[in-house]
Amino acid sequence: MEATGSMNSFDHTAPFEDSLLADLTAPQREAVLHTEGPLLVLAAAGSGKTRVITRRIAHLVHIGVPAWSVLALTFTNKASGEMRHRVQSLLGDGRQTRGLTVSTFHALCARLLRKYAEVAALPGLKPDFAIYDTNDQMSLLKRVIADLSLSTSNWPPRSVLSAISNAKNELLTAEMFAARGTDFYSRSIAKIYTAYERGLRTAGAVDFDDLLLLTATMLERSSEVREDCHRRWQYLLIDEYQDTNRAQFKIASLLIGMPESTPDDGPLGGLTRGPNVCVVGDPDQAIYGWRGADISNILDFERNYPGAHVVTLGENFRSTAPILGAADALIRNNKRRKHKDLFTSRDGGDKPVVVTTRDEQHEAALVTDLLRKVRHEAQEPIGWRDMAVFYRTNSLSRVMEDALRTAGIPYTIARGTSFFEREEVRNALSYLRVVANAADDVSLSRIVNMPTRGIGGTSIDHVRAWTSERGLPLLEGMRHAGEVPDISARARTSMGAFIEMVDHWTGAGSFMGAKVSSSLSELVERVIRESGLESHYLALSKAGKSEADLERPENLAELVSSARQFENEFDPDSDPASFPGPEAAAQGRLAPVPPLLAMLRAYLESVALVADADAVDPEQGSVTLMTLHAAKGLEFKVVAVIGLEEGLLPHSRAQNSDAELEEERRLLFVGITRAMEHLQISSSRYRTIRGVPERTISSRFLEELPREHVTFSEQADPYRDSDPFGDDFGDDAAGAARPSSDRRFVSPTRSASGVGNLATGSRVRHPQFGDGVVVTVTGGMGARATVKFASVGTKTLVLQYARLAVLD
DNA sequence: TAACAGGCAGTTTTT
DNA sequence: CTGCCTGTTA
Repeated sequence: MEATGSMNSFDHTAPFEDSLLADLTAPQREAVLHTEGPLLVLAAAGSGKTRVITRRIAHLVHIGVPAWSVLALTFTNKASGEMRHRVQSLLGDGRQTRGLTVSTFHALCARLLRKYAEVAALPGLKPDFAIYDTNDQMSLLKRVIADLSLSTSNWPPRSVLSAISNAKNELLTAEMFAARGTDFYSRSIAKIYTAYERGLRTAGAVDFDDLLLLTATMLERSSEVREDCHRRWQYLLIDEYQDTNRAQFKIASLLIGMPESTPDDGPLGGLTRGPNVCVVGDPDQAIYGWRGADISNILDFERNYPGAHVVTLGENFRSTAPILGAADALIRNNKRRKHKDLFTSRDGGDKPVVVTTRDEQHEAALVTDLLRKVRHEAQEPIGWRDMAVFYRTNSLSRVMEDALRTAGIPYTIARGTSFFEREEVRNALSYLRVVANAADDVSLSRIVNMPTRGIGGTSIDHVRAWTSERGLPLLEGMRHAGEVPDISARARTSMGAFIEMVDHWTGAGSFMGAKVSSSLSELVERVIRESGLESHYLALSKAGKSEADLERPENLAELVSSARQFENEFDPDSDPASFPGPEAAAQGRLAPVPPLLAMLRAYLESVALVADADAVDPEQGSVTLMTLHAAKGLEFKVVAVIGLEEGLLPHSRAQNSDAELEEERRLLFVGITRAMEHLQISSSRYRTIRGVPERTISSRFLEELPREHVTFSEQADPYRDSDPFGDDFGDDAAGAARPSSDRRFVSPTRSASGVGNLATGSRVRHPQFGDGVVVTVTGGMGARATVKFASVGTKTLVLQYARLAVLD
């Protein structure tokens, strides 16, 4: 109503426009109507963000902006799917949305790279690259580390991978990384990084991070590509901007035509108004810093885009006042943020409750009590589907599951093992990847002896030695098994049979001829059957050892039908590589590809870029259990957050810096703001961690919740609370950054070798490592301590064996 | 080559 | 208490 002031830049008052704006608040409207120049929308939790974004796109199209010149980027397929869907339903499914690009960052990058790889001449990158996921990355990395004769215990693939990933997110190529590191550690990482890159390229593959890094590089180097993109996209919109990393920032800058800029240059050149870039996000919900997301991108938006308009959406349409009050009070403890006044018109409502329980069983019981109570007592009955339990780590789900099961409450766990991650599905896909790309050594290694066919590790090692000398793919080596030395006759025969099988599928690489499958689904089916996977998993499921085994044959069948579905919906015209825009450069430069192979590649790409097939939507009547990370973007009438203890939330691995600590706080903030009506937060006095019951310290975040909005309830037995018997409970789960007044001691009866009073913060001396400070202690049998030594860094020691002397 | 036992480490995970 | 990796044995 009052928003007319900001509406005067144009004078559309058609009925359609009215309906686009009618039910919006003034700030929401402002965000929708600000179309030209940079715009930052700070969208608080539950403030109607998606609505604003979709209306804004619809509005752009309505005032005459061609849909094909609008590019909307999201992080998840779910978000892009929803956005596309909602825009379409606003505009009708007609021509209006033709060419509108709504995509994830990664999918966009994949399409740009495929289209322009040859134009931009990126070294070693072929347009038909495969996309490696974390699993593939790990396999490759292990190989690389072994090839460099480094040990995987000194160089754990997981941490090396995260170092490489961080580097890529920061736009550091292997060469740059090598150039800047001088110490032993980073020089070694650089070596591994370089070899890893070489491995990827020779396998004709890129990893997820490469999609971003290579796209940024390509856009930077090739003015041709850049200009193509500029001609195509005039309006850029980025969702969840607080989660962008440096590479994504760079890509956005280059796409939108910030002249020759890098993030460091700050202000852009002589543009009068600045680019039409709209970013939407909430710094208070930035929870992916550990994955390279850089909260500075959103905090510094106004500095990077001078003249940016800022709209704050602070009104919350989700939660009751006390819940919002608790969330607000908590998040105010963060320093690095942009404050937003959070408010709601939903007055009244129950206060959130903070309970302290005896142990995790007790905690779980109180959660089930809450769920049952709320279900029956509410004036409007609340269904199980409107309830959720959140926790910091997946390991906390187990006790909760037990309690729900015994209470007879239906639940579903939203967890990572999605369809395409299952072992049997991954194996089938690896076969298909070998079919699509004979150079894919990682996929080949995975399945060459799966099911076992007498081609063991040593034989493969011999072939690998032979091929790496000649720069050939592994599969080529197997083809020439006769020339490879030291291979047993049996293995040689098996390899011959394997090659014959693959050639059968690919028509010896031609993908044509009578013996080749006529359709994708037929190919998938054949591969599963003829590879022996089908009978292998059938036998396994007959044996009926585990629950998972029973499902595997079904999952393989499911894969076939997913291929069939893809095939039916596949529309070559909407192929990512074709632009409906006004340009046609670079089109038709690629060599013609057999249709089946093209289809297979498109299918494999879609599979690689779609992580969770079983999306996290609250299903038919069951309570949802999930991590706090997974909860982002969802809402439930009833929410319980469990495990509010030092070491758990904030997590013990996230207490090294204020930045990490603030992210932990945001995690709780996200959890709280999911709740619409009822919220219970709990901590437990004792918790069994890895089989050892441990005394806990309640989370510092609980003290930050305001008494006026929150009810505190002590449910732990008072007499057990004081723990006068010196029961054999070990030390706390946490400790690290806790003030020294909160030190907890390992009980003397449990500690070995005379380190009875070892506490976090103690200074100790080790016969070999010298002096150090105790960072964490775990009690019980085989008690361990993490000690930070001045000379050799942090080590975890088993107290029984490490002859530690306490210094003070 | 393949099955098995023992040792060791152990957040979160949009693509 | 788990799951994963390594090294051993049949």
